[in-house]
Amino acid sequence: MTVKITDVARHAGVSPSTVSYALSGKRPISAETRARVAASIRELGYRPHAGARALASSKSNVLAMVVPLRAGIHVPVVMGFAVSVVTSARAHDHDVLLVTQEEGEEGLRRVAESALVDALIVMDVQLDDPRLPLLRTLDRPSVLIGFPSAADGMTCIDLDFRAAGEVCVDHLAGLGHRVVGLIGSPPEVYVRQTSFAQRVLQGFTAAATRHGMTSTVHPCEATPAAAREVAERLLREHPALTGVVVHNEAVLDPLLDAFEHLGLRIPADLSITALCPDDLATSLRVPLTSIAIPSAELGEQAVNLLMRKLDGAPVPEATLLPARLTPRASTAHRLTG
Amino acid sequence: MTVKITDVARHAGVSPSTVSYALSGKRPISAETRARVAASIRELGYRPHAGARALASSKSNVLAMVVPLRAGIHVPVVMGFAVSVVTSARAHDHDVLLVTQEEGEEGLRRVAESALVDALIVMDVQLDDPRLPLLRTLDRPSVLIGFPSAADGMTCIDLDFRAAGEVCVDHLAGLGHRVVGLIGSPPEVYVRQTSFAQRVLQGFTAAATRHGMTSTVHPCEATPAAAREVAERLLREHPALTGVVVHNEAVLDPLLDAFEHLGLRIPADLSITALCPDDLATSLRVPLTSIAIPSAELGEQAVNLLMRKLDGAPVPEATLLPARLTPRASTAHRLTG
DNA sequence: TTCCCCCGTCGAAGCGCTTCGACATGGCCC
DNA sequence: GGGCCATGTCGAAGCGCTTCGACGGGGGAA
Repeated sequence: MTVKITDVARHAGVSPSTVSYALSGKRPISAETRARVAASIRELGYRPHAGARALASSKSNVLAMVVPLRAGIHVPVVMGFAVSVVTSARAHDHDVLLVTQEEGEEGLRRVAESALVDALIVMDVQLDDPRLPLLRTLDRPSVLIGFPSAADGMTCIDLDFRAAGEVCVDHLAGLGHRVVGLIGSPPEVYVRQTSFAQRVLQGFTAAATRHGMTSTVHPCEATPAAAREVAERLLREHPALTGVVVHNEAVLDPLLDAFEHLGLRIPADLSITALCPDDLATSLRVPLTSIAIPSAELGEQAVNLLMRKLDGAPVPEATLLPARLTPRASTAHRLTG
Repeated sequence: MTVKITDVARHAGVSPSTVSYALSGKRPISAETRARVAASIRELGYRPHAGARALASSKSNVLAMVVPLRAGIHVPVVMGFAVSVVTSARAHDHDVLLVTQEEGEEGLRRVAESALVDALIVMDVQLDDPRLPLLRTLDRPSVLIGFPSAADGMTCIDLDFRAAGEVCVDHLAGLGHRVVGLIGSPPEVYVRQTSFAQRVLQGFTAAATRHGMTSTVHPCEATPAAAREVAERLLREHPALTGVVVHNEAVLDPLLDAFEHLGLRIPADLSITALCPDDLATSLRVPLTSIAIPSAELGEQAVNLLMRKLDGAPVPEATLLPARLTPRASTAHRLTG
């Protein structure tokens, strides 16, 4: 059959425990022995049996990642995050098990209690998420992507969406704009109380109020048709509008299109800032001033937090990645007069 | 600590092996005993330890799924497929481990040889895929999404992309069109020899030849700018063009936009058929005549094939899902004269 | 009635690894 | 020079489950 640790031990002329220690480094092993063991491993093509390891050590070296598949979330962002989680986990010698949101709390319970995974990463957290109480009772560490309303005792990380909303408005205010609109996520995202959407909204509104600006908010379905409609309505209802913040990756191009059709030049007549991945912002007809959604960094940091928790180290309860605005060609000073 | 099988056995007044058999059904257990065991399990909240199970049975009940993260693949399709794989796997009491393409052959070898997974699903297969020889040597079953050039001994499944290309052209031919164009995937996809792109192209060309049509082919980057440029060039170089097949989900809306700008009405002046997910086809300004990319069905069938292989049952080497064209508003008879 | 076989259950032997205590060796300190 | 500690290695005991062989009892066939 396949080669096991006793085969390696025999081949290297040491005991199985020595091989194990040489592999894990949990006890000092002489350089010489270590080299001999390494050679035997290579020669025999030895690969520790994951199940045996998990059983003996009560560590599976597997992380669970719960991915959302619901309406209104931007798929590439999720995918980017997922890939970054897997890559980071691998850097820590861990693998990643994919769990769908659909499986709900039972899915989390299953993979955690069967010791299939050592820890969990949960995305798309809602303000009042039903999985929270469960996660508290599981004795496995977890990290949430997003902030629920009662996050005490949980470890949460996310882009600082509130700041993102503010920074966009600040930027527009600095350019002299006085009437601004927020084109947001699809309505169901707000209804669901997914926290990131709410927080952008709060930041947007707060900053607009602070600057004494006139502001308006429009959720928008993730279809080109909806985008055109929202653009039209926005301008009809607010003819003085000169600045727009878009928090909806899926409709950026259709929106630019629609504004163009409506006779507006960007940025001459209308300034636009967006919350979206950088590669999207730079691939449109007008390079957009934007705040990047750092899914890669988010995934990496989430994994780092989890590893620290697995090591028993203390971690901050809340981690907010700073909202960094990159000025591009879609924003300009308001034409006065 | 956590409750284990001996606890359940004691509580139910049976031996551990009886509990195991009651759970697995591998030996007959009286209905009465089974009920008693079930009650004890529920009462104690017992959950078998995955590692122990894997060690004892040499089955982990985990599938590996290799997802591509490369340029030119349409992310929502991959995501839909992934979700469907996880869901189907769960229906067969299996979990799914996410492996990135980036890890390459070593990743496959690792999860397979460490017995972390029982079987593998590999997406984005190239014509001459370096992972093939490896997969042949691994003693774990696998299913490929896509067809390599030498697929003997492998189990492959995919949409019948060649037929898809043909069906689109047949449809246009039936409507009287004589000059047709294919707007394809980004150039790197062809360079990489990803098989699906090639096969669409073959089908397209073969059908056009068969119908005696004039045809032209243009790869297209997945950006709105590229879409506009391709649309322009297409019409400039082939003024008589009246039918277009688009195999590039990312640029559908920009293309419609570009054709409109160029003064073409769809379908009056130009008929368009697409290969894309149904929800995309129906959410654009003009509902597109399209061939759906059935990622959900693909995922489900891939898992079914894998399960059959794990059971030692024979499976077909090649499975082609039929290309079904749904006529919508983007195609019409060519205006003659 | 006797033999056999099948049904339902048990006990014990692993699966391949980690980890703990023990032990041998060789400085180093006093 | 004897005691100690640090270093390097070994042996054995599990980790929690599955599975194989065995066994008792009851029913059908002869």
